[in-house]
Amino acid sequence: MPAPRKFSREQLRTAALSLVDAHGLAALTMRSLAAALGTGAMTIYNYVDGREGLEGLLVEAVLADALPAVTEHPEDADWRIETRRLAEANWRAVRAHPDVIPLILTRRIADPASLEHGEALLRALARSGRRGADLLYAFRAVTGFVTGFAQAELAGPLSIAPDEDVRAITDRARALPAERFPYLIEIAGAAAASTPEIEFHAGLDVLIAGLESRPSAGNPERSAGQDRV
Amino acid sequence: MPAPRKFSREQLRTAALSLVDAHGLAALTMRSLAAALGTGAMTIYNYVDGREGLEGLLVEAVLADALPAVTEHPEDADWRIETRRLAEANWRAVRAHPDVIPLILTRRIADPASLEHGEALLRALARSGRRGADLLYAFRAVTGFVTGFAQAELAGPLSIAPDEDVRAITDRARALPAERFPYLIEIAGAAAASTPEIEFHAGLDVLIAGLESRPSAGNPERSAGQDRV
DNA sequence: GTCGAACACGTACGTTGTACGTAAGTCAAG
DNA sequence: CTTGACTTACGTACAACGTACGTGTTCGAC
Repeated sequence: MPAPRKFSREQLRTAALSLVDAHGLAALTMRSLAAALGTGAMTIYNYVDGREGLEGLLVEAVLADALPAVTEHPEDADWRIETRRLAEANWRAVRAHPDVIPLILTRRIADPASLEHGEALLRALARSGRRGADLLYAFRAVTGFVTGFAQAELAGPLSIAPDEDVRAITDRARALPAERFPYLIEIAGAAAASTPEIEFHAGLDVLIAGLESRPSAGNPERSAGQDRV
Repeated sequence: MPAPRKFSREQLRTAALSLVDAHGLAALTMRSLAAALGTGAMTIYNYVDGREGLEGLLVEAVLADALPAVTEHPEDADWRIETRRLAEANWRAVRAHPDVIPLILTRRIADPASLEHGEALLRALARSGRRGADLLYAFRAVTGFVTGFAQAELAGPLSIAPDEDVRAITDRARALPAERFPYLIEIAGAAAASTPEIEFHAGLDVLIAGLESRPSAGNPERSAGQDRV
């Protein structure tokens, strides 16, 4: 009995995402999205629950790529490798659409893809011998680091705006009083010579080393006992 | 030759902050803030560079409390203790005004208080024997975890809305298909029985353990060699 | 053909940030 | 005390936003 729909939610999603990727988050309005689809503004409301719902759709679209490609037997891999794989896939997916990051950071997320990703991460962490509260702590530490790192790249003290150059980091550092902020200036130099990929990898190294050194606050590690790298 | 100002930036700051704390971020508009101050909307523009500047003022106000109280000789303390002290002070300050967190997460921060906090954290981390790139990685790991944890409490999968109860966590978990998300359900139970303070502390434990186990990727630790707790 | 439900979408309203203009206030100079 | 230059206060007005509401259209079912 229904009239056929002119669009699908998929179409809305991709149209909205490409609009944001091309011209920033501010360029996404009900009217602009409708114009991009060649229709009237109020039509959007037939597919999405207002502006809130539209932004939720965007977040889902970005996070849908957070799960790494399934390999043959991912469950057999070392939990450190699997943890790193999941964390990096999540980070990469978020980073692919920088203009959506503010939404990802502020909106409550409970879409299937994110739940799937969380469960996969927990499966990996559980194989380090953790259960219950210890598993929770490990989960919080890893996910906290991933989102926090993405946030830092977007708006942290050493971040660079989309229209800026890498040189902006050292330029800003040079503007600081050298006698008050010697270390900030030092790591600004290191940041300019580094890349986000290296820093993310190194940060994960620290985190995983911490997880290795305290397998479960009492329970010995049970999985294949390859020692610290 | 100027006319005397009716207000100070401090007054704006506190008025805006109390408005947001009381009625949420959406309640802060140019008109509502002006009404709270007993003046016209356009007067605000004499103190602040538009809406953007007003939000920056809010962020500064919250982050101004991020530096822990100065003790007599904080520089003598163990770097682990000092790192934890700074991370917790930052987290506490952010958590004190939950409605401002979305702004803190999305706005680029470069105010003096934050720089001071960053430099203090770097001073602490440097005493673990790190320099240059390794110091940067450690800095990124700690700050990333702190902001990421704050974000997770605001909008993460296990977070609770301001009007919700602790029971909401387990309620949501119970709504999940138990055979697909066993671990998520498990840590939801642990989260309901835990507190953010405990989880933050435990996460920092993991991170600091990781920092201990890899002092500097080559350089031995130089400070007072109290071993792992 | 007729009916009813789902959809498309134009119109209109309240709210927002803010450009602009004007009036009022203050100090330095005469 | 008067004048002039300049800063501040703030009312008005406008563009842009999200969206409630109403109307017209299009389809499947009978």
